[in-house]
Amino acid sequence: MRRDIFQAIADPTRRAIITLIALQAMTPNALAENFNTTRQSVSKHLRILTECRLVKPEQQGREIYYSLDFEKMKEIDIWLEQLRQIWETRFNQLDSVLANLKKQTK
Amino acid sequence: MRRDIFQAIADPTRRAIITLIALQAMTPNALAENFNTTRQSVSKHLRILTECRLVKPEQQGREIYYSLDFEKMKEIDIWLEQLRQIWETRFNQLDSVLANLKKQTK
DNA sequence: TTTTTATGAAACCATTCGGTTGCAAATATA
DNA sequence: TATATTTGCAACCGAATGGTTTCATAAAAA
Repeated sequence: MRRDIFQAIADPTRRAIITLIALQAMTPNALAENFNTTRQSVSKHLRILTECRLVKPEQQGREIYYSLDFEKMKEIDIWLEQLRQIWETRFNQLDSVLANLKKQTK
Repeated sequence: MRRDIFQAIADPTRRAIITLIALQAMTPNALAENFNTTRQSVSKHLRILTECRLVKPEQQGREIYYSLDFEKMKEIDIWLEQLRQIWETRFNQLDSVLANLKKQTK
């Protein structure tokens, strides 16, 4: 069972859940009212989001409020930034690759 | 067939392909040599990446070089930025929500 | 106490996904 | 021309995914 942040945000309903609870913590029932799906379906999405630590449950009586852990979202930023650096320095790196090839074929 | 950028980057092999061709355009065969999978499997991943415009094929003789369209990656940035703004202003927005509730219950 | 409400979990189902195998088309090479 | 190479595509398969239905548990309300 792969359970990483990239797989978590692949589903449009889960992205919508993330957007909603970014504004304020919400219960599964309250969330479900915003989508054309059942509470159980939302509950399953919340489980996936919780398992990869994007979301944090907090029990209050018989209700459970789910809130976003925005720090976790930064893992996506990190991957993008890493890629951006490769992209921006690719000509230099290509130069060194070509230089190595030249040396080897001598 | 959902084919958006979020679904595209959900698969770890596709993320690795993106990282490799960020450095330089590559053929399916050359890419496949870097993974423990077949050329056909890489080919299917490339098709998915091409369909959501993350990757651009360029025919050269009988070879096809795939390159990254980094501009497309910025769609992820846009979503993250939008979310960041919601996150950072959530207390203000919560205030206005609560103000509205107060007005309605008067 | 009895009933209602909020929730998670398990079982099931149709669809999608990632991978492999086999084949056909197009280009390069002998 | 005959052969080898590079590639995409279709068919198939097992596993994962998203959704629904049903049930059990715990807390609040009547």
